[in-house]
Amino acid sequence: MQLTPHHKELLDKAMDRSGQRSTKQREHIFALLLEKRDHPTADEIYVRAKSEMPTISLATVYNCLDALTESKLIRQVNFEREPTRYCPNLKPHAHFYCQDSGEVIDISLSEPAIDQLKQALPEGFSASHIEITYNGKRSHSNS
Amino acid sequence: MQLTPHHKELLDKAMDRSGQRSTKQREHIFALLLEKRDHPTADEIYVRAKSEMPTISLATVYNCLDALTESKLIRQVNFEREPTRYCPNLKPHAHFYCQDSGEVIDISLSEPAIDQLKQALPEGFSASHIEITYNGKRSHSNS
DNA sequence: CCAATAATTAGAATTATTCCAATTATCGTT
DNA sequence: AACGATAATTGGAATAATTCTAATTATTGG
Repeated sequence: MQLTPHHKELLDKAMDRSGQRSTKQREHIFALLLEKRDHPTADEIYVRAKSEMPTISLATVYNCLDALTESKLIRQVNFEREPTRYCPNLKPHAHFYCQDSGEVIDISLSEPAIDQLKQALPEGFSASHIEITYNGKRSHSNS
Repeated sequence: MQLTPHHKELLDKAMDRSGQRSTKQREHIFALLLEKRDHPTADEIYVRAKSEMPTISLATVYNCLDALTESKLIRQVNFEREPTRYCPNLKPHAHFYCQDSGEVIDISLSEPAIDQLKQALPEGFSASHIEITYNGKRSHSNS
């Protein structure tokens, strides 16, 4: 697994901008997240990372995830009393947590919807980030 | 600290409805949450609870919070990699997390705003609950 | 290539939450 | 009011997620 030149440049620039270094561990973790976008936890990422990079440590996984988060290349996703998950989707979107399957699905959001939420804030509040999570079920309309 | 008759009845009915028992520990925790609505963590609630009920255990605090959550008298509030907080505000609302002070503020939401979010869900998804959290700062316009 | 500094590593430590088994309280029925 | 069934409480141990630490290694700019 390998970052495309485009993503490699994205990473390098983002790291540079946020005063951090681009390392092969960070590249690897970023590539993993882009490859399988299933909102894995740090531990799941650790397991995946080890298959190609057996000496990587869990502390490094956390460090890489923090670095990527800080440089805004990925987002953290939180559900009630569950380990944090990570998401490389940079478009404005919400998350749907399926109570049956446990899967997490990206829900793209329109600008108007986000604007309306921003306007719900009273005077004097300014939000740098809005996190939206749905909890519910999917109706699988299978026969 | 004491539940009003109204809230006592609310608690009893909610416990009954959800097949759980109304105990003095649950009353106490519920009263604490209603009294100081600052979104405390389980541990903070434990500390507060002990001053009036010194023998209460942390496990009971968790159990009470779970019971209250299940009966829909309170809500859990989660922020990135932070302990879960608890909120007795039953009106539809979001939470604003102030990055400077760490305080959590309820933001009331209009029906149209919530409807618009529900409509953002694709076919086949139905949400029982939508969680909205703002991260940002408050501008204190003091002279 | 060197020096400065940041990142990685492995493991220990901490924090939040859950589990467990024994005791106690609650509730519906007498 | 007492009884029995069952749920809740308790304290402590166990687990899970994340953070910290100190030594080693890698990256960057000069």
